[in-house]
Amino acid sequence: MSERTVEEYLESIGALEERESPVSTSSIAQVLEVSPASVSEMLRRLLRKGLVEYHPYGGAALTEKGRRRFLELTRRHRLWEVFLNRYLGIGWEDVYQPACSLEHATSDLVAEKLGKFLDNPDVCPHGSPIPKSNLKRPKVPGIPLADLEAGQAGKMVCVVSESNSKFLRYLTSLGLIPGAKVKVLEKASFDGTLTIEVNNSTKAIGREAASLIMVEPV
Amino acid sequence: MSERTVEEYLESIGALEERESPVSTSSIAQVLEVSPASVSEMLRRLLRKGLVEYHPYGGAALTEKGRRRFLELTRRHRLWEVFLNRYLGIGWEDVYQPACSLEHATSDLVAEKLGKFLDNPDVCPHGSPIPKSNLKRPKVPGIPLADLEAGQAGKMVCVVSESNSKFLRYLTSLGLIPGAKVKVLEKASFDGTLTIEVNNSTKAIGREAASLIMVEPV
DNA sequence: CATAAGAATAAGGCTATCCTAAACAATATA
DNA sequence: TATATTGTTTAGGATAGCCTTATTCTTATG
Repeated sequence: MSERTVEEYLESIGALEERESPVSTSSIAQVLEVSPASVSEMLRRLLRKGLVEYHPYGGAALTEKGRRRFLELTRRHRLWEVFLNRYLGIGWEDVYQPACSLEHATSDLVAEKLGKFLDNPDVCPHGSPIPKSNLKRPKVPGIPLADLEAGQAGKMVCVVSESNSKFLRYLTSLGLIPGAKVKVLEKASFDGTLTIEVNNSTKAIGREAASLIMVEPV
Repeated sequence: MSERTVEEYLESIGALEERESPVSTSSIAQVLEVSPASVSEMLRRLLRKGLVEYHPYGGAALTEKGRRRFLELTRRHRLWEVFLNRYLGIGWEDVYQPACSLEHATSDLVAEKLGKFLDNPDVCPHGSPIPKSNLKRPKVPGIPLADLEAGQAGKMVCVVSESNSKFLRYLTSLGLIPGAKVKVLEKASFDGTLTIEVNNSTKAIGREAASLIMVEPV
């Protein structure tokens, strides 16, 4: 069983657990772009390896062992994102894919040294928390921008769709990057589209997009 | 066909071509630690892909296309070695393996930015030349230490067995690192064992080992 | 030049991962 | 509650890459 493949399954499951628990076969299939049948098969393998709990028709959940692997992978992924962004000058829109490849090629030693070199940062360029070597799942801070009411303001913390570089480029064009101050001027009653103020200019952003942006209310 | 596997074959063939041309099935099998039969099979696949020339029973040689891929991989490998050594503080004995993994996970963009970040170095921590983006195979400079005569001195340029960390540790203990000045005091007529002077102290080194160390005669 | 030794390939098999199509389970609806 | 819809698993099959064993080719030697 290729280590790489296993890791990709663990990552999907771990990420999906934030929203759905246990995680359904079809969600995993969609994220990994494989057939549901392949996922069923793989879940049985991961079960045998003690990485997930799994009951046919009952979805999957990471075991302690699986979760540990997942967090370590997330840590490596985000450390590489920091490196790519901070030292190689690659934009936050484009660091996800390369980090995805690099994380699977990172030994314990390199992960540790890389962490030290970067001064063990707390967040990746998208603002998402970087798990510590101590294995606790960090919680995604803040609430969705879409949940602010008209008149409320907040500070952007992170974005939770870091793999979508088109989306990130769009956010950049709006000035919506981690740390940015944003105020909701209006919410459309029809579909929730937001009128916001960023950098002293007024912009519009759809409900869908706004629900992927986490802010700290001010 | 996994990209990774293809790349590993190309690398073995490219490296072996320095000493043997065309490259025999069994040499590749030995380097990759797979059976000769598997190599035969793979060579047919690489042939179809236009990456090697290959005639059954006649060995293999990289095509222009194959050579380009090989040089690019070598470049990435050695750039990562420089990074691991210079920025993460990993010793030259230990940079080979991690670089081996990372090189296959490196996109064109990352390779280019990494090169710039490192200031496009000319050599890796083992002293081996780093191919330029312009695709010419760099010549390994110098001659084997084992070829110096008694009384001759030289400056160490590089080592050509960079994957053997035990060997590298041994060289470190002798003070034999790239740039070191070394003088041959005596060569045993029996088996060529050398008595050398490095850093004002006298050491012994076997013929085999000494043939892997390249020096520039002074 | 015949043959033995060594190298390479062919034949046949194994496993991991994926697929499609068909069967089956769970859920929502009438 | 019966049934339609949706989601999941099973069955059967493909391919990549590896293996072992048996055969074939090349080459070196008597």
